[in-house]
Amino acid sequence: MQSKADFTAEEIQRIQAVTVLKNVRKRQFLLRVGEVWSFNAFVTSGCLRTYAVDARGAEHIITFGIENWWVGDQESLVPGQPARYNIDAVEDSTVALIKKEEFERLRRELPQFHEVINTILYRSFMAAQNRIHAAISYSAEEKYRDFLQKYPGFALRIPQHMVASYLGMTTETLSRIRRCS
Amino acid sequence: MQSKADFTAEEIQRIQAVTVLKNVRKRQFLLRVGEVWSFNAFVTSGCLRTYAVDARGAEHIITFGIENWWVGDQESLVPGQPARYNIDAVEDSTVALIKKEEFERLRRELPQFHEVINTILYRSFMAAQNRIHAAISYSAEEKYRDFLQKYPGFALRIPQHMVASYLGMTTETLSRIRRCS
DNA sequence: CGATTCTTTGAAAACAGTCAATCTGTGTGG
DNA sequence: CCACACAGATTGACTGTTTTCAAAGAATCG
Repeated sequence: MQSKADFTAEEIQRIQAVTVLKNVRKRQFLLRVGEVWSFNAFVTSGCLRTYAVDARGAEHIITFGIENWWVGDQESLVPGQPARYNIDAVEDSTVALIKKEEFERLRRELPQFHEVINTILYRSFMAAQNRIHAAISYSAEEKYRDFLQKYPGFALRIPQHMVASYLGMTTETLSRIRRCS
Repeated sequence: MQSKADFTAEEIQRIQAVTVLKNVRKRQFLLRVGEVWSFNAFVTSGCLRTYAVDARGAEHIITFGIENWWVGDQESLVPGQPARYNIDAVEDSTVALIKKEEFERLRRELPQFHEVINTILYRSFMAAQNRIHAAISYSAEEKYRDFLQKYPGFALRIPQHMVASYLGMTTETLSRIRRCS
């Protein structure tokens, strides 16, 4: 965060005071469907995924969260609302947790903090919009190429079946696409 | 906007001072691919669509903007960046335009305004995330049912081929889905 | 090593897209 | 007021893509 805006030492102090660092091991859950959750979570290292499991057991990855992005089912931050997605770690990871109320207070009282959050939200929205474009416009092969090009190197970091699940196709289809290229 | 937060008469005055209302007739463009654009646009009545046209001429609708939502290719607000999407009116519409610089100033100087904008951005992001979920998880038929259920009545308001284009399928496929139900 | 987890492959079936034709309703201009 | 053009919706036959199911091969980890 410090790279995004220059906070005073005092401000950093305040932010750190309400932040809890949590290690999440590969395959460990941060949040499960149905649980109630009241934290904002920022990934400081590693990679997590937010995903839904459908009636037939297939996983659908809504987002990956890597360093300097947040993760979380925002809708579950509505008080008392149960989570609609699972979140677990793709790699051993560390997340910074800030309780919803503390987070709101920081947002109100530190304009810089508000700005940084806004920027992240804005970036997230644009990324989501790009992804929608790809999802409704491209064939499986085009989606994969687009993914490689948009996030170079990331495909090497995660298992292939997660790429498939993120792109909305089966592992088998992705495997066949890769063969012919 | 007045319904979202109580502005003072003076604040409303300030907002109105920098707002230009523009009527856009059905099928008329607000923005074309490649143009440079520097406004934030809020729909006050009617309905607009933001869409891409692919190499083969097919349209892909990224978003609809109806009353009280904004429209626009946010990425084109980066200074000098040409728009990647077209925006035109689905019905005769009215949009409220605020120049990017004025908009930023309002955001800085009127906390209430900042809040309202944030809420809209937040809602937009969640809507985008829901749509991603549907796009990567559902079959064509499930997508259509989900759409009907999420936006009841909206399908009656716009031509069917636009629903198809929004959901990422062909008109013919949507037509066949509707027949069997 | 043995046990997972992950990837690849093949053949059949389901699904969605393409192309071309027809049908419908709407609005416009002669 | 009719005729016509036009945008939109539907249908059928066909093609192509993607999924499904089942099995076998790699790779990774304790």
